[in-house]
Amino acid sequence: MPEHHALLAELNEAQRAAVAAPLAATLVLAGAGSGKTRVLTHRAAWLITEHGVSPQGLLAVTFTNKAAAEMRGRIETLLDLPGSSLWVGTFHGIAHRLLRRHWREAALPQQFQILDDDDQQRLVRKLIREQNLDEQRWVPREVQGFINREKDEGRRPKHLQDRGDPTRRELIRLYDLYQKRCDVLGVVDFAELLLRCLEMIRDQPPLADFYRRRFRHVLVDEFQDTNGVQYDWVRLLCGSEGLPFVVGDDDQSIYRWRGARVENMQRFRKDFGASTFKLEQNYRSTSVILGAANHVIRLNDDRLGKELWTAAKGGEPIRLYSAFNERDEADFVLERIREHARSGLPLSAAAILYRSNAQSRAFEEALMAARIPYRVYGGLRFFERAEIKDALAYLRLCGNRNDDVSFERVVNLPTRGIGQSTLEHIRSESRSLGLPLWESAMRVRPSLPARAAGALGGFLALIEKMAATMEGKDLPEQVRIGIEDSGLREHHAREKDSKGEARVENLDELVNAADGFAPEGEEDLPPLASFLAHATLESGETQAADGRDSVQLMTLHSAKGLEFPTVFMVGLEEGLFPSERSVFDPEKLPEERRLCYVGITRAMQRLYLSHAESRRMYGRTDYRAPSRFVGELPPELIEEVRPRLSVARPLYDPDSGSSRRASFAGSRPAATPARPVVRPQKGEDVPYRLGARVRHVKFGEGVVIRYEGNGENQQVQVNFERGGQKWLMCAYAKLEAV
DNA sequence: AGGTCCGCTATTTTT
DNA sequence: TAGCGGACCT
Repeated sequence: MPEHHALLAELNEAQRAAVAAPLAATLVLAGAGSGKTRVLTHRAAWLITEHGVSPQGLLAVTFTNKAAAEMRGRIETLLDLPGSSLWVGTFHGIAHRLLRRHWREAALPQQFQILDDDDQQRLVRKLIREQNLDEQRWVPREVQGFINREKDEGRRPKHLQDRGDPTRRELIRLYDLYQKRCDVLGVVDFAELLLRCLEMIRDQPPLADFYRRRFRHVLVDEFQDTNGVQYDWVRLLCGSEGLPFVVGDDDQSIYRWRGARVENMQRFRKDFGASTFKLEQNYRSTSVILGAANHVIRLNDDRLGKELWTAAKGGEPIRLYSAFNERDEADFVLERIREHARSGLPLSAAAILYRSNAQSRAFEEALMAARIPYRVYGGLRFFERAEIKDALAYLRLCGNRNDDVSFERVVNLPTRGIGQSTLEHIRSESRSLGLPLWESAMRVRPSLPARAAGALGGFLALIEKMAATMEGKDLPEQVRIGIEDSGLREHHAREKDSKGEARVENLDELVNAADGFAPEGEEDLPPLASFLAHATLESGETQAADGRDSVQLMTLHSAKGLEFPTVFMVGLEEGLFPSERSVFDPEKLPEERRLCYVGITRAMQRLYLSHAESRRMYGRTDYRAPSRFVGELPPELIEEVRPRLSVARPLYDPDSGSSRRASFAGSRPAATPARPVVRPQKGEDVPYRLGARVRHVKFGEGVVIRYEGNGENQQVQVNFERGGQKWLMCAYAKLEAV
């Protein structure tokens, strides 16, 4: 009993109710900063201590490796069970583990390997080319998207109908070809891990029976992010006896575009007759920040309904800065960061959050110039770097000669005289006989011109020899062999530019990574195969933390789940955030708003918002109106920060047709969705103000909503009453002010 | 085989 | 603006 008291004692009432909920399907609606991980981990501990559930009877699933590691650590601490054999992992990690364990039942080769996003795209592209399809029409990325979307919803080609649509018919055919090819090659993509695992268990009652009996308690984090297959997988594992406990927040659903289905929360309630608990007390932010967050998110319909509150009162107002351009915006942020540093806060207490990665640049430049350390999240991760993937391709080929993706990747890297025509021979052989490239290469080699035959033979022999040399060696040594004997290391060492140096360092780092790698899981997989799977499934950090205290830069998406004492939400402009592609789509806009909610709720003490009136991006200057989200905030919580010197600046005044002097003071009421005033820079002329009514000879009357560029290239976008939105060249379209 | 030039494109991202 | 892929040249 004392354990229970201890477990429940540190919780608030709502948390306690959820943790100690009866043994039945349970949904916890957990607001941002309300202690959801805490509830999940305590529930796990509660089940074990109070209900005598064996740690092996528990399955805890998350989306990211980081979340999984954290959850495992916290459960182990609660139970004082370090290094326990708890099944805590990501959906993909657990599916992978099950497939390794039951590779025969899954009809996979024992040495099956995992394709990451990039590998998958290459394979799709290869297939499209083989089919002599036009890559402009059949964009590999889009075909890949189609395949993954269908897989994410559990659909195989045989389930799909073309409905008389020839495009769709072709996509279905490509999906079919793609999957057959994967099966021949013994490779599995991310979506396949999940779907294959689902089908395996579903179609083999003894397996389903076994795992249902074993995992009576399935705990799922971030349930709003589950896709169709993940939902079905949870349902399958639970059967009618299982007791799922899932936690999520519909207001933080920001991944619909990649297959997440918020509806799964509702569905879960219905399918399982789950009881619902709400966690609404927030321990993170000031009441000012929560007030703003609540106010914004209330504008969305179809919420499950939840309102955050905090015991803390007051807080600093939210500060809004209207920047002149993106550099001014960066300077503003920089100054605030300096202030905070001066007041003794660590740099890592501040985060700059933006909608799209391209926005990081201005901040990086400003921080760099000011010599303030910063860290940018996102971008290529360690195991995704080209040189690392090349090295891994050699290693994969040593383990599985059928891996065509790897074969193509390194067959002529470093260059060894295997040209396009040789490769075409191999490919056409492979195509006509349906064989992997490796085997096709062996078959066509004798019929090739002597030189090509020699080069190809050299490659085939190299791989065989590398594989033989690796035999019996330990993992780091095997990796070292892969890097050295392949010639990759030397290849990069000989590169002229400094990039080669960095690549060599990365390759050496790969050996270190192998050295520090501890294979987990009881599956008797060779360490190399295990390492390769690890590399794909857990592709590592974007940037190794260099230990310096630094400002954090990341997208709003990657900030989910994190918190910072000071948050800068920047680039709050229509067309940027909400993004252009969402603005006119009533389906997408609520998700942008949720993203805004996620951003606001990252802030603990201070929240700064900013927008720029002109922004250079993609080599052009855009003038955008302040984001509607700014206008959706409660005005009384906002304090407008004026430019440092509220020096008079020329303001464009369309009525007088010339510039006049005006001060910022009082020029704009706080938090009005902003009738933007655009101030022309030197050498720019702005013919129509945003929001101005104009008439066009052909399209009639409309409103100027945006413009781009300047000089002769200047264009305006006008929303016409009849005819919708049009981009017009200012120089030609004779627009008349109304 | 390696370099160079041209044209295209450009949210959000984990596994 | 920048990064990529493809075509073309040496």
